Amino acid sequence: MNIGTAAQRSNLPAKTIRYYEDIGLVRPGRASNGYREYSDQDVHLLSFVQRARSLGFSVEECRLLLSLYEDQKRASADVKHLAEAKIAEIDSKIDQLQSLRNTLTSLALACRGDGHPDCPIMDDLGSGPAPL
Amino acid sequence: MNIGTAAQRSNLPAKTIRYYEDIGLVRPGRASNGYREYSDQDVHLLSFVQRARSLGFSVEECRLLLSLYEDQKRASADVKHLAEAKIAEIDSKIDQLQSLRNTLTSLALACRGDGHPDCPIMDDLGSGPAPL
DNA sequence: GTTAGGGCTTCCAGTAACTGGAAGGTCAAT
DNA sequence: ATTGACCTTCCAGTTACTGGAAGCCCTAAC
Repeated sequence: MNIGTAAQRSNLPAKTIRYYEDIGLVRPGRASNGYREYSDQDVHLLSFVQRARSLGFSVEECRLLLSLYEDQKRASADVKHLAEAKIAEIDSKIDQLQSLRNTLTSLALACRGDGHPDCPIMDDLGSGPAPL
Repeated sequence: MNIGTAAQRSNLPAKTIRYYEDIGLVRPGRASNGYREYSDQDVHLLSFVQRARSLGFSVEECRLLLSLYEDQKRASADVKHLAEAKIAEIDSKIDQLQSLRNTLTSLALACRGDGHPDCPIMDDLGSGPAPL
């Protein structure tokens, strides 16, 4: 498929997809007319990157995550360690998101715009779980 | 406290904290010698931004989130809508993280480095929940 | 068959959010 | 008084896009 379709399916702008090719993250084939040709597999990879990027993983971390799939010949111990390290990071992020969610929920419920200057929620703001 | 202490407590580099002042995100006071002076409240705000940024919220989104605290005189409906919209985004991010976690867990368990070219986990890669 | 439209290409410049380094002032301790 | 760690500003560089120009490709309508 062409880049436009891949963009729709992966929920990434075409510009970004071209950029990912430039930096060697997801490399499509080329049709005879010079157009980029994306396979379903490529779209899977792009969607995966889209998700990981929107969750705060850097492009280099995405490259690492993709390597788990693309370099399947690695020793399984390596793969396992990489995956487990990333899972731990993800768990931490989930914790942080839940803490952030609680903060916002309390705010929505407790601070009803009465202009009270010492909103008690402020006290919890910085006390989330240990950062990454 | 000075910027170094604020940096340690908020888990942000001093450089980044200065940058946040430049763009008017968190504005410290100044001591007579010209040093920035951070209050506990400032550190709360910085920690909050650190968390939100590491979870994929943009600086402008952080500015919006901070405004929920700093502009307490807003109509409560506004605050509520903003907070609820952000909570929905957070829920979506949590779903995506859990999906990512499942993918990685399956990978660690199922793909033991046997070099099999059609790892079935690939099929699930792009099928996460609807993105933001 | 040619012309209008949208989609594709490359390239170059700009933005967002930092990040590093130079040049120099401040402060607490030796 | 001087060493060293901290702070200041300023300017340049990096990451990860993002917008726009100039031009090729392809389908579909006239």
